[in-house]
Amino acid sequence: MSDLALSIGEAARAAHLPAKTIRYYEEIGLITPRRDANGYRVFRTADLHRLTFLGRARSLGFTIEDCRSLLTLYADQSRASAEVKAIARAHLERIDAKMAELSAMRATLDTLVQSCAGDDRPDCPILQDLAGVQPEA
Amino acid sequence: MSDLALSIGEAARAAHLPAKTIRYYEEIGLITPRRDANGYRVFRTADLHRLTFLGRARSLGFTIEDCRSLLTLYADQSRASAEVKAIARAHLERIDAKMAELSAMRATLDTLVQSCAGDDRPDCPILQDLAGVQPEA
DNA sequence: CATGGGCCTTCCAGTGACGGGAAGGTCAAG
DNA sequence: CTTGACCTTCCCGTCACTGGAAGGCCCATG
Repeated sequence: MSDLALSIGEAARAAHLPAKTIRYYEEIGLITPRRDANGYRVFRTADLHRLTFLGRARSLGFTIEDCRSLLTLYADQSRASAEVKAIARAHLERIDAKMAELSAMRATLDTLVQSCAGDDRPDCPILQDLAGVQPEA
Repeated sequence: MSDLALSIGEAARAAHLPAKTIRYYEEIGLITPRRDANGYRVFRTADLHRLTFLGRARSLGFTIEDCRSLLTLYADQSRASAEVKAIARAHLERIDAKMAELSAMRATLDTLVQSCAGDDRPDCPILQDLAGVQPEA
């Protein structure tokens, strides 16, 4: 049952997060490390778990508010996995929507790039498209 | 050679952009509509062209700074299409990078969602993964 | 002539998720 | 005693807007 007691710098290295980010997470209430007599933050085992949890969730693209909900569920032994799954599925849908949007942009942009000579002449189908000129049939 | 003279509300409807956005574009120097005697903005044909250009470029995901460069090239009759193409290609690469990132997130997340029962029991592989628990071989 | 409604104006603040940097406190080593 | 590496708080900047407050302009109606 030994418990760690790390400074923010040590916690940052352990959790692979910038110290700035950790302070921010505390500010918005995602973690609440203790304080030492000198005012320094003290991170214990449970804090480290939450930090690595946050790092992983954020790297999967969950929003901070998602993370807040997920951490609550994580700490709640009587949670229903359905709640977690619902958050994850909603996030999956956001990702799919974003990918569809990017995919559409990519297609248009790729066509335009292909059609542009890219030399020192001024004629440019890209600018024409942006300006609203209809490409000739 | 007739020239329009639209109010910001009319310009907004014509360019399919919120009036707020148009004011913002003026603030950051992307457009410079004239002013009427009463201080109201007056949008003429060339302003409308720039606004629709901006709307289209933004919808393709170009940043505001890209748009600034593109507008400059658009107005420069002696531009080289290579410059336009370079901006577009760089943007394409940003899109590809973003899509790759999303794709990786999506794959992980999809696996996790698939593996979660999503019922009223607390066991949840999603939370376990976020917490850093290695899935059993 | 007063009033109401629909425009328009500027200015300020907030968004998400931090990052940069200033000004200053703490602590161990040399 | 000083140096340097930490730590603290605080405030501003990012990006591309969006919302809202407070007030001016103009036309139509009563």
